[in-house]
Amino acid sequence: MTLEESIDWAGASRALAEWYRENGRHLPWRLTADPYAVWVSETMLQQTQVSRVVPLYLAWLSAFPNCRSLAEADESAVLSLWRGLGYYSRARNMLASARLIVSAGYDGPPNDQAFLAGLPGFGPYTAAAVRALAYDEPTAALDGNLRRVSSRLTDLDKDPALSEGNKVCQRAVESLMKFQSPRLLTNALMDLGSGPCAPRPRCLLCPLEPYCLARKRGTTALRPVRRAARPIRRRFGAALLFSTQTKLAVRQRPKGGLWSEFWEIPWEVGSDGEDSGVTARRLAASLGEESFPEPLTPSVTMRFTSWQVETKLFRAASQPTGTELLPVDDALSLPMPLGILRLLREALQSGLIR
DNA sequence: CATCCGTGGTT
DNA sequence: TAACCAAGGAT
Repeated sequence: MTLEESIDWAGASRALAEWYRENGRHLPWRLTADPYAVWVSETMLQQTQVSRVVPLYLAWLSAFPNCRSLAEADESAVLSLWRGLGYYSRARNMLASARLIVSAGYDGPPNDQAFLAGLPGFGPYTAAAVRALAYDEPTAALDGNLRRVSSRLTDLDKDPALSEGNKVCQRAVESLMKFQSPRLLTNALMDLGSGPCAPRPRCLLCPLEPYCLARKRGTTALRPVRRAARPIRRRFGAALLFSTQTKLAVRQRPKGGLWSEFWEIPWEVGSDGEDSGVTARRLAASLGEESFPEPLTPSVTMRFTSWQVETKLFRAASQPTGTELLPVDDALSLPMPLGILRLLREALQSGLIR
């Protein structure tokens, strides 16, 4: 029996639509089908939780209400509105794509798969999400939620992120879309994936429970299949504080890599197992310091996807090579890694600056 | 295909 | 609390 025959897609689709009308979340980006607003929300939501996006989405739409206003913005203004969301290339790509969209004579991302696929920041997911949510096209926007829901619904025994499993998920969602609005179903599947079909499932609340093959076979906990996570690497790091009465020594990070072209106080991650004091001394020496940096109290843990760094703050006796002195307030308003910013705020509160 | 790219919430 | 999770994209 093929996948298409093994599930009552019409029934499942109807149950999902009815459930969504009663239980769907009321989110600000669902008040409009404006392709630009859909694009903004979908980009912000990449690997980022809804609760974190809501206020920043509203602030962004207020500052850049349409594609043209974004296209005319400065990168610094864009990055400032992105502060706290991480993955800053998303913001830079949005600015670049807005300019391409306006140059092509559109006032927002068009319903044109080939054009969208050529825009920076538009991968398979975002392009499909704009088409399904803004234009109601029967296109499967496969994110983590839809992959998880599809994996369980079809009892998929392969990783849904890899090519073969991805195709099965795509067919499942397209099967549902034969019977209900793609826009409604996409939103409904998202809400299912963050509620009843969250990583820890609550099948008794799920409208697809009567249709779910994993539920039928008792394999829900095994779905979706995923490969083992890599261990988290742990390191120590050191940051150098040098300040005068009202100014702070900062430098700009190189282009490319982590926090491309962001500003920081001199900061370095130690090698495996290295104490932060050793790192601080090496960093200071490499920047022309003759005396040992003085250890201070503030420290932060910066966590990334597959590694984390506990960074401690040290005071340098003279201005490190390669830094410039900026008024403290100006320095703190530059695009800066949030971990460094937290370190500096702690230093301000403890009176270490000024 | 694996890895990098941020940050904070949840369990 | 350490591990995992969250509406991915670029390389």
